[in-house]
Amino acid sequence: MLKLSRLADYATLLMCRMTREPEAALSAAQLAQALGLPLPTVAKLLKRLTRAQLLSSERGGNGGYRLARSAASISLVDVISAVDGAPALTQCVNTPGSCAIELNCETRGHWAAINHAVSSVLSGVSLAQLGSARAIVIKPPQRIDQRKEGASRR
Amino acid sequence: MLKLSRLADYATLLMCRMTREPEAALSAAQLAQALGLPLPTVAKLLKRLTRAQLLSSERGGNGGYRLARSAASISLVDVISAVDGAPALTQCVNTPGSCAIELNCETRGHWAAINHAVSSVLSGVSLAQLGSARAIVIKPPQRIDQRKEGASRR
DNA sequence: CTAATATAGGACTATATAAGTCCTATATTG
DNA sequence: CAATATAGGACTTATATAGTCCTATATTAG
Repeated sequence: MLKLSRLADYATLLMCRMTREPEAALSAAQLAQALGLPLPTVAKLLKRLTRAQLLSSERGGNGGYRLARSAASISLVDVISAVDGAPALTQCVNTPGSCAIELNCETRGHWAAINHAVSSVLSGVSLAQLGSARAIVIKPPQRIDQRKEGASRR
Repeated sequence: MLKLSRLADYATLLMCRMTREPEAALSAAQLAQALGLPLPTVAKLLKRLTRAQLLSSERGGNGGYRLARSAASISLVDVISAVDGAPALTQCVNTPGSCAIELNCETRGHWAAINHAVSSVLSGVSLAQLGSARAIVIKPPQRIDQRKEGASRR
């Protein structure tokens, strides 16, 4: 169905929430409370996001997490990758050798391009946009063209 | 990780293989054999693809499956949707009411646009392209822009 | 210096979803 | 009418994901 993992989904909510208070050090408990999500899960996500350097953390009393850089410079693909690893529509994109028919697969070469196009869409959306009330508008024909053989449908 | 389901992956291989003999009625057994995939799984996929009207089928001796229309007019999103349902990065895109915080979620309105952009990429790739040796070229900046027009959500 | 608080990292368990298999019914061909 | 092939759905199994918990470490306040 091509969906985000639940954790990745939560992570975007978490990051969006933090975008609203970029200066404050928010604890895992505060965030779990604010979003109505289970604390252990939120804590796990915050650790992964910190590890990926999207958040910075401080220990001890008054400690917590905050955005490591501006919300405009953090994209959806950053968040998703931090939580679940980089998008890979097919195994062969990031893990060569994982498919039995890889060697004589006609389609293999194309998947890298397709995967890249999908990632591009997600890297084009920043936390700042996601948290804004303004509509995100897709630059129209979001096309993948085949050289030479025009035959693009539509 | 944002990956295709294994079945969707198999389905693209299956469809690609059929693209090479669009006229022939290929049986489930023949296709399973040709691709080195388990027969029951291939049979299941063929049934779903037929149900979605991407393939036409004939029963009885000399029966089998063939593309219901030209390979150029069948896109990846068609195949994926037939097997797994339409792409829905977040639950709320296709199944409103499934998220507890839906009502006051800031990001909800944006996901429909993002989902649409991703789907567009996949609908821009046809079976004909996927089976061709020619490179699929992504039209460069695959961007999502923020425009100042009124918030469409809410 | 000690107690309290908070994150870091990883191991472990449970669960939901996907994948795979199988059974029965129906249609077509020779 | 026998053989072959798809149609549909129920069922089982496997796997990946999600969730939980434990121990270690760092920081702050008193």
